[in-house]
Amino acid sequence: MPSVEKIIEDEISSPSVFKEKHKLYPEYTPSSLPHREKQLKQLAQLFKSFFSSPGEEMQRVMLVGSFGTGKTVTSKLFGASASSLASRNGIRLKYVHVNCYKSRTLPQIIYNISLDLGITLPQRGLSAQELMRGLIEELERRNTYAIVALDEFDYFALMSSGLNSIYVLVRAYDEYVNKKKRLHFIFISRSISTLENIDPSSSTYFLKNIVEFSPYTYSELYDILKERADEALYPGVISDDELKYISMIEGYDKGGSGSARTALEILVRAGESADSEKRSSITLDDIRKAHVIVKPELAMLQDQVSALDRHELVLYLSVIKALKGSGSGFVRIGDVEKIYRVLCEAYNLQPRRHTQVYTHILELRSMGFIQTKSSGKGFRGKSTLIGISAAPLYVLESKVEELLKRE
DNA sequence: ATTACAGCGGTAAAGGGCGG
DNA sequence: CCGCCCTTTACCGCTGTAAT
Repeated sequence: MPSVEKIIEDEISSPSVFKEKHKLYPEYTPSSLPHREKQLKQLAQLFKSFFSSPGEEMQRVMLVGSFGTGKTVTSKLFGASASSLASRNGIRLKYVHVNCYKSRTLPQIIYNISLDLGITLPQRGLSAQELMRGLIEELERRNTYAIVALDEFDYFALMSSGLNSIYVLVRAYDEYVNKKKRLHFIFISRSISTLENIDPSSSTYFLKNIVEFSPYTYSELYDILKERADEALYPGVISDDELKYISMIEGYDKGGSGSARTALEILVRAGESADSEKRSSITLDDIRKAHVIVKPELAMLQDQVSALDRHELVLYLSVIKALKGSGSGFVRIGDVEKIYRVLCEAYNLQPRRHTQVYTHILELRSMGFIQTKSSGKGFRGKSTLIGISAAPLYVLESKVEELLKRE
């Protein structure tokens, strides 16, 4: 029986197929972006007037495309290049990326923008308009411009008062008519239809400058995977045929989701599978195994789940457990709350009371984690029934528990 | 110090729909 | 049609910050 230390040591020092694993993670921003030249060009064109006459007008651009089509990464890369280009021209331009899942209210968003810009605004006590005024004046004082990307924008727009709030952002300069327009916006959204549904009249306001991101095809995915695999894996770990196989699985023209995110995750899991069996290369079986685990819907949830705080995670876990226990497709909100109380104890949390539980449930719903419907016959009184359609419960459960353990 | 005001979370009353 | 029971919401108190 080897010592614990020995076991851990062996595991850590065992060889890996990964040279730089992090380069396969969704949050990694690669230096080049295959098959997104058109979108970058469009973005550049829309911001052209900024470079010729900064501050003259406020730019508003909307990036639209389904999950894993490179919206976020394109935006970040554009922002980075734009600001370095600007600084070469003697303009101070900063790029700020805000995730609307994490910053759910307007004041939070403004606060986070200013935080990223190195501006300290109070978190409390000030209204959104006042925060906005503070931000604008500070930009003015520093002679700085900013491109603000609002990621997962459809979620923000869906929230009650979301659309009204947007005007606070976008019309902020109405009261500074002769000041330079220092704030510019990139809205990132999964689809335009959600925005159109909310408020058709004001949607035209956002839908003027649209850059579309189409799902990746088989050959496009191959190019992306090839490039990333070269950076992240040791040479010879994976063959072209195997990369093509993954591309085939996910390629939009081959009936896949067209998501680079999912394709990359399959690559990561396949690599992990090879590692765990101490093989120095990835086999087709590794990929098949990985494919079973990595479902597009799950990969989509992955980054959203990480935006949840502990209480929301525990509550989500409660929903999962309640559903597992009931065996039926739906459970009542009250049952979920009971389980939530128990789970809080297990995770050493002071349980939130009913109001908070309720609002968190609403939030989980608007983020798409759960679905709700009103109870019909067979229930006494009115009750909200909660269901999860995203993925198999046991997979979700292990994923959420893993996240909770990470503290 | 005092006022004013926003977020957060809780309490309790109001609302809503079905069984009896 | 009543009463029940869970959901939903109105409102309150507490805390933290800026302006006065």
